[in-house]
Amino acid sequence: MPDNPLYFYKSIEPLEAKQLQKRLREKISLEPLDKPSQLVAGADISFDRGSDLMHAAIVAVDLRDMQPKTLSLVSDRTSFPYIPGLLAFRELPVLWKAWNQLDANPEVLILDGHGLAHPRRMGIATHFGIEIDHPTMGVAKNILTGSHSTLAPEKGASADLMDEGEKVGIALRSRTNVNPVYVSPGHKLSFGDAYALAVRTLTKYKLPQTTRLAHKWANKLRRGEAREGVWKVDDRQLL
DNA sequence: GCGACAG
DNA sequence: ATCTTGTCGC
Repeated sequence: MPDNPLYFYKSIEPLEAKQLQKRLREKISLEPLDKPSQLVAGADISFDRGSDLMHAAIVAVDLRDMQPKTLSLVSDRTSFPYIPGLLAFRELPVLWKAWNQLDANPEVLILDGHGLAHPRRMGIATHFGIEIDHPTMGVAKNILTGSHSTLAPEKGASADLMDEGEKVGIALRSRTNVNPVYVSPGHKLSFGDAYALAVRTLTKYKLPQTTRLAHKWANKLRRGEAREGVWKVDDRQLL
């Protein structure tokens, strides 16, 4: 796919990648969302163990009923290794394809990983948001950088995730007695927007509905139980 | 120098 | 991320 503007990420060197992050950092916007969201999308990627094949899924969910409406599935190869802090260079090319073929316009895209909660404030959610010039946020299962105070064990408990004296995200107990998730703004939305959307997309599980469904479809694609392409969904059977 | 380190 | 079944605990 030579028309993919992010294709060069696959062959960039780690040192240049780091410098690009420092330059892109200037473009970050934390302006609050202007339109209240109704349609929100979740993105996730599944990998084949011993290969460079990855499978991406972006699922648009209607906040009114929390049900999936449409999804985009794409498989592609990567040649950039996983390096903490440089995750975007490995996953953005395939995500770009999936995003551009999605036949819906979700107000916000929630990515699996960090946004601002990154050593250079350029986690995959922020990076992708700048590339597509669209509101994004990150929800990660583990901390990459920073720390926070102890959280109460009940669902809803939260604390600021701090790094070098600045707030970079929010640790959120998304379910009682379960390790927290880490929420951070990606681009074009505020900390408040990110937090509110993370809470709104929670159901009875640890991860937001958007992320759960994207994860499920990315795995189906990898196992050959679903095909690449864009699909209208009506799948309350896989909730 | 040593350990930490999204997916 | 992925390899993998049952099992302990709220």
